[in-house]
Amino acid sequence: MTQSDFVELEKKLRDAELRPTKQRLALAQLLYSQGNRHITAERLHSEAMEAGVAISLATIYNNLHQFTTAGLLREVVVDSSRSYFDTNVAPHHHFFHEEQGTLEDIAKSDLTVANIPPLPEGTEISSVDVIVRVNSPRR
Amino acid sequence: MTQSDFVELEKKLRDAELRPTKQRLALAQLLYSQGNRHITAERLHSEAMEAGVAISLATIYNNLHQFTTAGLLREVVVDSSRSYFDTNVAPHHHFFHEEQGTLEDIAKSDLTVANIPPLPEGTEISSVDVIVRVNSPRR
DNA sequence: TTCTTCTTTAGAAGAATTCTAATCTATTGA
DNA sequence: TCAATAGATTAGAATTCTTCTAAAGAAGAA
Repeated sequence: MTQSDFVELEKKLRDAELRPTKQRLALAQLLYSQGNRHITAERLHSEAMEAGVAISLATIYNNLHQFTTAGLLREVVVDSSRSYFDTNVAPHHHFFHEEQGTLEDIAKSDLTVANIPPLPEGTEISSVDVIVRVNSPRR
Repeated sequence: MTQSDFVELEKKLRDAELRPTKQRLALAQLLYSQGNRHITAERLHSEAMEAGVAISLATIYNNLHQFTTAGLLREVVVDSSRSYFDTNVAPHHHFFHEEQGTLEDIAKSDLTVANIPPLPEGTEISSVDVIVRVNSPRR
């Protein structure tokens, strides 16, 4: 991690009112230093271990949620057995590879959702999520 | 359950190559005798109990999956901590009330999804799921 | 510093789901 | 009708993912 990366990530955390602890900086680096990512808690934990930073699983979960609440991450619900966190927090949609359990972004501008019917009485939209589930047919 | 209901449900199970056992008939009745439903395993278990039919939770899960594989149910993924099963197996979308954890159908014809980008190489669409998450703002 | 608040952690606990292997039931066909 | 057998159900254990607990450690303010 270069000096400027460090400063940038530290600012990102401070702006979100999260103390830039060793663990948070390590996680922020894994999450934000390689383009948009979609990652599970377990996977992030492994990556931290591999990177030589010992972080407990509880801390991974704590921080994934804190990052999400702070708007630094967004949770994507595609699999009822596991949570995925997306580093792209702008509104957008996803391809989900059913066999591999991997996600790919679909830019909001690339896909149109129109004619949403009248909302149920007394409600407002929190988000509109489109998941295009794909698989690789065996031939 | 009237005689004709029974015959109808039994046929539904037989057509799916599932033996019409006491438990399956009871579940089928709870699921299909009151319009479209969105239900969790726990909830279906409670309803069976209340209806006076003792069915183990393992059987509930076994059957929800078998029904799903047979095309009699469809699983809807909206909450990473729980699975919902939908008795409406035609393609359609959903409103999800975040506070209540309840689902409401949106007919496929009522909502338009257009301009899906080119699929990832070598894949084909399994389904396109739109979830409109709504909540009731406190005023 | 030093006090306060926030953070991390190991391990226990919890919740949803799946597994196991024993028992039971439906179906088949002699 | 009645085995034989393939399939279904079950209690409870086990698994998996996630959250909680409460104690120890680190960061920020004065």
